[in-house]
Amino acid sequence: MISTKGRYAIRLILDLAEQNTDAPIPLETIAARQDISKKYLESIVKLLVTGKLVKGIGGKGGGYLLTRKPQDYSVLEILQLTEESLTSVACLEEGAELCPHREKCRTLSMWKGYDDLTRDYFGKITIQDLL
Amino acid sequence: MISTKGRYAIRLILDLAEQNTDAPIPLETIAARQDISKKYLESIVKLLVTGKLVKGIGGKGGGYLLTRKPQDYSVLEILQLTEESLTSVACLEEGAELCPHREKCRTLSMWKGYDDLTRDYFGKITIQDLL
DNA sequence: CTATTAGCCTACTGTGTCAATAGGTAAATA
DNA sequence: TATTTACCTATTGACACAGTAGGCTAATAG
Repeated sequence: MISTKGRYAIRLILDLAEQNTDAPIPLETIAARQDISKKYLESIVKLLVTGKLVKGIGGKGGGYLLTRKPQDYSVLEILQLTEESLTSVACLEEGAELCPHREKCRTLSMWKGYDDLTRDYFGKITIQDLL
Repeated sequence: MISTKGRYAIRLILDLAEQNTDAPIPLETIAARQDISKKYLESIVKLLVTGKLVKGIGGKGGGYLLTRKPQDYSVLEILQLTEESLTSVACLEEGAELCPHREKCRTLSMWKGYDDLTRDYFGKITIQDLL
């Protein structure tokens, strides 16, 4: 299940893309427009800054800017930054301890196939597609 | 993320299908073979009995039986019984309150498409396919 | 009929994430 | 220099997951 973190992150980037301006947009403005608590949005935009998907500019007249063009953002990478995990089962997570049944597991390839499908689906959708 | 509940349920049905016998199989046997706590498995098999995917037979010599042939179980229906939700976002859940932005939501069709993809993927995989 | 076996039911515990709130600090610009 | 804005830390309540514990009920073998 995609959390509000992931969904709000997409809406935040979509909002920036919609404005289509070179001037930084304050978080307060985005929060009001998207009807999301500014405080909560702060914790989300922080992840996006760390991942270099947006740039934060401090001081008066500051705010946030996209670092790329809308068509260069895939939904997948936004979700990968904000969601705890996009894998379907624990044993396929990065750094997971090797499952003792992995050799004879009859379902592993099914989960792998699903994860591939997921990455493929969200990897092909860009912010531009959603505008 | 698919929980252990869903995964254990699939393994339980797979185990029954593998034995390919008319005699009921005690939960204790399955739990030992699959290396899952019997107590925990009890809570899972209960869901499967309620959903009529397996039949429980009490008393000495009792145990569990499949109610259909392996090719007549889709992985999807097992997961639907055991997972809290298979939808990707809260606003698409059954009985969810209508989202105020639903008219102008730019991402709703993306989530719908993903949910369709998920149902299609797991709906086409049967227990027979995993044997 | 009785003892055994196995299913069935209720309650509880610890852990972790989600979702959100609160208050404060640091830095950049007008 | 004052203001605006980004940025940081901590805390809260709710909820599902994962599993444990103990006892009850019902069916069958002997």
